[in-house]
Amino acid sequence: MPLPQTEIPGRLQAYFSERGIRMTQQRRAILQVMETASKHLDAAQILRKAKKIDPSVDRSTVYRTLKLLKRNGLIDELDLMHIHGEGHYYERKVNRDHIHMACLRCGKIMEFVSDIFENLKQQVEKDCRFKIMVSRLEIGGYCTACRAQQ
Amino acid sequence: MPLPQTEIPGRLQAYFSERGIRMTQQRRAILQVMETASKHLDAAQILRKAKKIDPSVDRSTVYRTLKLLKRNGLIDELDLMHIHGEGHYYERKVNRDHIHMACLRCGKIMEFVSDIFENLKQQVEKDCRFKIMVSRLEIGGYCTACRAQQ
DNA sequence: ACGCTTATTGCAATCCGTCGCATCTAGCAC
DNA sequence: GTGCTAGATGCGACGGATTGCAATAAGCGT
Repeated sequence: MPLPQTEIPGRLQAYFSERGIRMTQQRRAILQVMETASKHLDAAQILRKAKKIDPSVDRSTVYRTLKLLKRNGLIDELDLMHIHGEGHYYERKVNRDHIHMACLRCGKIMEFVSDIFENLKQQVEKDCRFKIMVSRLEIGGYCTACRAQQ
Repeated sequence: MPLPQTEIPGRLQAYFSERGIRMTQQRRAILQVMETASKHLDAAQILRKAKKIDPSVDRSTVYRTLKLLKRNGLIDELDLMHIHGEGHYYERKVNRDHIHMACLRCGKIMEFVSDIFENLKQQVEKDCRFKIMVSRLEIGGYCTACRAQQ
């Protein structure tokens, strides 16, 4: 029983079919959630939102799809230093890697883009002769507001 | 029923008693495991090794102790880019932060220390006015040997 | 449009990590 | 050494994430 086909960017369709990955209704629903998410969803939130689009989506399909997307570099997985428990968070991969900073006191998440980070990765690739596919820098500490109140 | 008291470094004894953290038999067993581990144990391995020293050690005590040690900056928690599944790994904290690189093909874990990493952290502290307490840079990619064989 | 093949799914069982609570014990005072 | 008390433990129960397997459906050839 076909559901209304939700709009998925052509680049993803192409990426999938090139390597024989099937575009199922469930994946389409999950992808739509990831594409339209403002930020940092955890698996439970993704499941809930995906079920609204296609109620048949199962928990295990969400986890399997997230793993697939992660393996293919289409999303990033974060744990935000486990400030809010052990869960993991997911966000669409953007062109430039960014650093995540989590305030250990107020829980706020900040992002930061840095040329030095790019330099560091280049150094690793060169000095270790290591081809970087994915990288993640997460920092825990205290934000400006919380430092003042300590 | 007292077990043979295993040797725990004085610095840890001092650190604990200063802040009213009790040195129990179970913690002593777990600490001994961490101190003598060559590297990167996961929770199940720590439990198994600790049980050999003190069979009464329970799973939840291991998790609680790891959390305690992490909170106090005595160990680092890694996920090594989830190459071997979702589990977490633990290692004794050493003075200088190091980068972990995980080969996505052979699974080998490499470490790297870099001044640029230190510079990057300084930049974050300055530009974001953020006090860093803990940081973790993990990289997934392909090591020299595996690059050659692709 | 129809069938075929195999990737993908849903379900149930399982595993891993956490939590509440009653019990125990480390560390201190005497 | 003995007793006291709060911190720590073990146990059982729970929720989140994973996995094996039979059933389903995507995508291709015709």
